[in-house]
Amino acid sequence: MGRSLLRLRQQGRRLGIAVLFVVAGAGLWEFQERQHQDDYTWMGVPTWDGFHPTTFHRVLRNDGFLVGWSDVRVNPLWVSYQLEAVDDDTRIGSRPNFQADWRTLWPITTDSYSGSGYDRGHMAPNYAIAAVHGRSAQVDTFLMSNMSPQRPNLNRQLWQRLEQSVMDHFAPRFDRLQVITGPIFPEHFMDNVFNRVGFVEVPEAFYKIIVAPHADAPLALAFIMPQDVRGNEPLANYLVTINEIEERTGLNFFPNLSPEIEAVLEGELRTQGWALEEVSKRPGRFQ
DNA sequence: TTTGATGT
Repeated sequence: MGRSLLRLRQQGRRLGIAVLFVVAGAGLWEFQERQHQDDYTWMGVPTWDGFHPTTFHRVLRNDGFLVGWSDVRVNPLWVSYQLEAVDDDTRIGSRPNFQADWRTLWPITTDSYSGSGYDRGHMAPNYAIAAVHGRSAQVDTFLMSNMSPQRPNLNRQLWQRLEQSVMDHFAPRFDRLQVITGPIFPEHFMDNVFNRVGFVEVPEAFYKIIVAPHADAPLALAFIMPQDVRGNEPLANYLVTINEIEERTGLNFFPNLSPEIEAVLEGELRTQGWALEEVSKRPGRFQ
């Protein structure tokens, strides 16, 4: 009787130590994952308030960028990456092939979009990521988890012009840029729930937030561009505040910002410092 | 087709 009690106590102690290791290990992993994500993203990765199935997501780590993946929308709700001007882009290789991403769990294959009338629209862009972060990062931008259905006129013209302006015009003006971009869906989930390319829900618009992260006086430009565009519109037509994007996505961008700086950066539409007018009407490459 | 993607 006494011996079995002793053995039980020993087993209990071993179990306790094992649990301690698991908890400590999980905590360490969580801490390092957070650390890694924060290293990638100025002022914290996007968060959401409360429990909403449509904003719930998990973070996929790639070379050069992070993806906030939603298994409900079957879309990247956001991608986040940093850019800087580069001297030499001649080392960039040819366009890699699109490839399925098993981490999404959903079977999104490279031909899921075929015949749908929608392009496989990059969220983290091929050119900028390749130029700044190298070949393996470029390959990652062709994962299907980085795609969202875009109308050709948007993807190949208006959106392309915006991405080209980010890399060729905005990046050289600042040391570093933080970019967050992603889709916007109709307000009521059920209205759009069957509007899909394969399993992938079709957005009604896309946003892009570009921040020049100076410590005390960061600058930001933000855009919302709808699917239905001709493609040759001035970029400036689509300027919005970050608050508007937060309202339409349900996400909270840059959660680590102090309330005072956040109020100005996210609530006010300020274009000083970006010289947007120099590129707003610049034609695209592919028209 | 050198910053976009499709379909032949």
